[in-house]
Amino acid sequence: MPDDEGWTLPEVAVAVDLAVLTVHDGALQIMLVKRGIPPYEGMLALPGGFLASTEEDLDVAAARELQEETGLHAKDLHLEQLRTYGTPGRDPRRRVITVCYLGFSPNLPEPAAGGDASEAVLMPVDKVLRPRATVAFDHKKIITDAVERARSKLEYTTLAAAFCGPEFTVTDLREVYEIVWGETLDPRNFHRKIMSVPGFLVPTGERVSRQAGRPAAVFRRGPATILHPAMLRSS
Amino acid sequence: MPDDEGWTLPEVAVAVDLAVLTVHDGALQIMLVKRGIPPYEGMLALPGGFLASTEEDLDVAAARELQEETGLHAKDLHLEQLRTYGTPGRDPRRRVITVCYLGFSPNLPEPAAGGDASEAVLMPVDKVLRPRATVAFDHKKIITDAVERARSKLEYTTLAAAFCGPEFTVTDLREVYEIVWGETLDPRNFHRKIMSVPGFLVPTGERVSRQAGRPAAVFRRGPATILHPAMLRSS
DNA sequence: GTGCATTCTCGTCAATAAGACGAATATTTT
DNA sequence: AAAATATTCGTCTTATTGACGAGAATGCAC
Repeated sequence: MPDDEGWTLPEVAVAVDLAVLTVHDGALQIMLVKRGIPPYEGMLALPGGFLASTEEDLDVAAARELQEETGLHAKDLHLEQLRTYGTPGRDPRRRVITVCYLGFSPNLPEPAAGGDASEAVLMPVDKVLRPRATVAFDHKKIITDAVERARSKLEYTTLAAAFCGPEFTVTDLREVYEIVWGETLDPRNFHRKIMSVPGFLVPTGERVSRQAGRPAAVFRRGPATILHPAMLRSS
Repeated sequence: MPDDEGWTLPEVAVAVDLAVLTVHDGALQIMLVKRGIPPYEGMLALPGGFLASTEEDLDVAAARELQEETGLHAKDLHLEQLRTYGTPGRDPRRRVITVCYLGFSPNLPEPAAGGDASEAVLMPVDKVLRPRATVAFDHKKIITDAVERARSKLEYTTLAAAFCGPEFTVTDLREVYEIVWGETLDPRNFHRKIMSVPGFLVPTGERVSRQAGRPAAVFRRGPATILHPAMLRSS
């Protein structure tokens, strides 16, 4: 009854947080920042913060916090809303609801830190999600949700390519799937499946040989966004 | 930089809205309420409202608003978070961000209105989403998202059963799919697919004959929540 | 009742997609 | 030059879907 007499707007702080995932060193990693102030001072947390003003859009706030805390630019990665977390007590200072964003970043834009973001680190999600590990607030739950969303999105969209640089090989893409899903895929069947999706990969005509073996064809992302039929995990 | 000197918490109002869908009269319908106060007075809008207090959880607020504005009880339907809408200017009074919930309701709990909810109506989504139709705020966009999410959820979950009563036939379930997706499905292939998912349907042992024709077996929802492999739309 | 339309259910066959894996190709490494 | 490695193409088998025939079990018209 927001318009009753005697009712006043509850003071709720609105924040945005970012769960930015990337594939690095053969592992799915997440961008975290070391908190410089209480609460949870010194602990690792998702980058994020409160809206800067009454007029700031949520997407803009997310992009701004990303830039401020990690040095990454929103235009260099895929960002989408994950979900909103608002359980009372999740921040000991006051009631906070946080609109959380999920980011897929290619490995390329350098290892994150540097620039403003002196305290940004990349950490394997396996490590962060271990039972003994701790992160600030309810961010462990958020990271769990983010990882599950990412795994699921690879099944029915072409977003795996968002983990790769602008040019990549079929093997690069397969490694993304293998690392994010934590299972190995048959290179031959994967190749066939990916190449059969119209508009997923656009050949550049070039080839690279990364180590030994036959050089791989180089591709760019095509216009396709969904995988139909989906590529399902075995589990 | 929420902890800088001279920075004050932006005053943002937090609301919850509900997009409750149901299958009724052979159409996918959504629960709307007629607004009794400005802005958009007299127009149709999603049920919802501001948090009642600083301590109210989002899920609780959603359940409360649902009850207050439509008479429905949260325990009688499936509710999940849809997404959060917060574009500045979406409410002319002040900055509002609204955490939106998606609901799947069986037809049974009576045709909605009655009780407190004198102004609750059920309306076909086709009608609401027509180009000429108008609803309050950005609710048309929210309804579009809700319908798309619902259509998509039927593909890879067993949530279609949430549109049915506690007991239903395979045909009841098929009609839910047909109405939500807006396409006809082969009864024989649908029957085979549904029955091949372990734990989707649990037979009650009973049979009903709704009109003419062979009586259909009656089922209850089983423990399964996901469809694997998924049942994909043709589009 | 008897015949007929109706609808649920089971079954068949072909088309499509996925899993398993052989093998040719084109490199780097030794 | 030979061996090792990785990419790509192709084959065979198996699982799943799409199209549809047909029997089973009912209500309804007469």
